[in-house]
Amino acid sequence: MIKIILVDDHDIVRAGIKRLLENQFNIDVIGDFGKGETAYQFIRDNDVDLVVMDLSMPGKGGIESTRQIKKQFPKINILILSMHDNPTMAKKVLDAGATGYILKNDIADDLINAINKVSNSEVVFSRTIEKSLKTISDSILSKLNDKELEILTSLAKGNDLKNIADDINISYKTAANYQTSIKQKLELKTSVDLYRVAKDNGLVQ
Amino acid sequence: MIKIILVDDHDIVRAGIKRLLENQFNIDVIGDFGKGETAYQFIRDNDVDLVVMDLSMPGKGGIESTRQIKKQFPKINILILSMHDNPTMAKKVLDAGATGYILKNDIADDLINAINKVSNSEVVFSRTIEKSLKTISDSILSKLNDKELEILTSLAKGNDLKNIADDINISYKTAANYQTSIKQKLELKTSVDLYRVAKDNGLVQ
DNA sequence: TTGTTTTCAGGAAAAATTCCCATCAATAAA
DNA sequence: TTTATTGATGGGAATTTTTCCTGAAAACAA
Repeated sequence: MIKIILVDDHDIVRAGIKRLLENQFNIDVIGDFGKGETAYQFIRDNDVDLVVMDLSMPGKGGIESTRQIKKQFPKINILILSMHDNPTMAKKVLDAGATGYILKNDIADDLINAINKVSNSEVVFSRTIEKSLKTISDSILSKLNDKELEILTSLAKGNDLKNIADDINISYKTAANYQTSIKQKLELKTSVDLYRVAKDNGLVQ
Repeated sequence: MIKIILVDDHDIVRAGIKRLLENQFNIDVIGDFGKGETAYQFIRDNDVDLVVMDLSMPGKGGIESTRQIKKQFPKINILILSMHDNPTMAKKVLDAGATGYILKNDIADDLINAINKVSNSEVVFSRTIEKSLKTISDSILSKLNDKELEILTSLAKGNDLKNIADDINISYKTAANYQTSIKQKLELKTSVDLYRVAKDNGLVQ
């Protein structure tokens, strides 16, 4: 019997997961919580095999909670349920110690399947995530050289190419060329994508 | 007896709502669907009192679906369930014809309460939304018209002008002109600034 | 030394953006 | 009803930005 707790700030989602799992003979949902902190307290006092956790929660989010739980209770496996198909997040989640990452719009069977696998410490990802994870490999930023990294950071801060070129003493043309090569190396299209990558990889904010 | 259908692309959420409603004697969930189009077909062929609909769905989103349903079946009341506490969206939802807008992390009682009220055509909002709706009038975004708001949101999501223009059926030139006017009205320069503003005002994430 | 890689930048073409203006439709005012 | 007025749309043309290609100079390695 896999003893599970649910951590998700949405009542509806918790109720939904419970319903989906209620006729699984080998799964027992022994608790559900609206935030990481209360879940953590429960874990300290009870025997829990697996935590199904939402990624984005108010207060301490899913990643931070995962890190905390794994640090104190390495044997507990954690399955992250996310709204969004975000490979960068998936990577962070893995680094924080989660064993699986699936999407809320994966169907019920996938959830049950994921729970069974994760409870055996098998790594599980949504198919869509798995696909995009390949392109992310390590930190994608390792593809960039120092100048490119510097320019990406500055762009993400909202500076425009002219000022950046002045700041680091290269010509505008060179700066523009670097911007192009950043986009190419990272396979990005828009400036917003640049910002997202910079943010997801901790270059800004 | 209130005959309800659910429209939400997440299996888990639909299951959750069903569970929360299953012991309400006056509520009957007579169908649930993953997207607006199939829900619409069901509505045409069946007697439906109330639609509980997710705001963000792939394909035709909650707003467009709301507009369509209200146009053909004005008597059906629509309750929007949203992930995010976004007053701008709430406003658009009302304009599209929805009668209520509550958040997925509102507790079960609120959902049931909202369903009962909305089925009597009473307008219902989450308390948090209601609060922020007051402040929206002086949000800088009020300087933008609907199209501009739509385009800003889409830009901030990383879409490029060509796709946006296609999506909302205007020419590329018009979309570009809107982008320019957004920047002017909001006194912004770079795309990153656009993203920042969109994010700060709850249009994305 | 000689070849190779890296950094920087210009030219030219392509694409995106801006600014200005025209059209059409809806609306308000006379 | 007729006439302004306003708002949404998108084209034209100039400008700016971006891309792609190329080459020079510097740094580095063999």
